[in-house]
Amino acid sequence: MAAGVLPNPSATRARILETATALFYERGVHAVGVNEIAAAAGASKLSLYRYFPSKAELVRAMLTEHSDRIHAWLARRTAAARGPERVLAVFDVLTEWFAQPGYHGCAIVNGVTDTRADPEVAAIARTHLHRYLDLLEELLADADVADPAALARQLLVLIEGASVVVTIEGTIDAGADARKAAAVLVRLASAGS
Amino acid sequence: MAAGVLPNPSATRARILETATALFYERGVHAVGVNEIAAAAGASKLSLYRYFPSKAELVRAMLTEHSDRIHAWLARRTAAARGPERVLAVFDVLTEWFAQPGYHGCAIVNGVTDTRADPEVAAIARTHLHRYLDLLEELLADADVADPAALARQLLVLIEGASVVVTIEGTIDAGADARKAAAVLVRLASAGS
DNA sequence: CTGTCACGATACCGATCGGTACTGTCACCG
DNA sequence: CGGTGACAGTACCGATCGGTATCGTGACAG
Repeated sequence: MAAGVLPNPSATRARILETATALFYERGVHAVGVNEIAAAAGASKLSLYRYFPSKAELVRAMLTEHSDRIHAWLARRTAAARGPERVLAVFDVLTEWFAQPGYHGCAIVNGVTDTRADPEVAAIARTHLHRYLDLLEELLADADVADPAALARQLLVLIEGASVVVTIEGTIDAGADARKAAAVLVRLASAGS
Repeated sequence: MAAGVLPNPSATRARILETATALFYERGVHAVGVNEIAAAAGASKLSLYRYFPSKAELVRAMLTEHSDRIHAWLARRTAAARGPERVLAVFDVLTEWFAQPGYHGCAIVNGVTDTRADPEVAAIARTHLHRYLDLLEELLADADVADPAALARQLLVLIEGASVVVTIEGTIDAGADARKAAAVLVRLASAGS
């Protein structure tokens, strides 16, 4: 990126990105203008357009960085447990995430809905889901289930569904529901092998 | 396309609503203006604002009518089967829905994301999910499972999750994954009673 | 024929959008 | 010291937004 040629990486870029992440998530990509982002970040529009060629590129950078952060956090939080409990730890961490104040859906999924026409955003989201599958497959293989890939896909559906239902219902009940369903599916797959 | 069309009071409103439904779903609430809706519906802005006090009210009317249509369709399509197969018929119908060209997520869920700040839209979406739960509970009670309400909530998570994963992946695989998971959960709940 | 009514078309309003240009002011570095 | 570059602030651009007002027309009632 352009900051690479500079002797000192700028904190301004990070500040703009952080502010944009918060505002876009809170109100949506179309409902937040670049003027507001720059003002809230304590930056000028000139600085914003120095680091991001356009609003669309800012959105893409935001989603990419956010996906990285989520999966790093998820991998770290599930590293402790072992065996079948390790898979269910994913759902525990997710439910904890859903309970955070101001949670209203996965920022990546919301971003796809906000920018329906952007194929690059769609690709970022596909990669995001694929990372979920990679983690789940690894944890399921560790739990010695029969078909890790197939079960991982079912658990992914539970994860994304829980996020949506939690957001619409306004409670975290769906997180517990998804965990219960996952526990049944994992236990059955373990016993079958 | 104005040639020879007879003015019909209720038909104009329905035409605007239908056009708005298609455009909002395709590109998002914020990306479609009232000018475009009126033009595409072959109506004037005056007519649009005669039947809908504001764009926000148009969105709410669109989502309400759409939710009604989805659940009427779902109830009709699942009326044929009996027993446990009747529950799985919901997932068959849903997968069929996901396979429709141009499908990119549930319009209700997308509408909530588009209009994060509108509590009335949020209420419409909650009612929408509640109708899913009512249908699932009825079908599960018909299948004599132990705890229809609890299992219905898990299947709801699968339904919403499948919709999201199908949309992001661009394939209908997640529909089949959700059906498989649902089959396991229902079979286990039936055997347990 | 004449009034009424729903309608499409058009022009318009203030506000805001994404994006650009310009100015002044710091900090750092020779 | 003067020079350089990143920066905030601000004015500005054309376009488009949601929403309102005006006008002309065709269908129908009396």
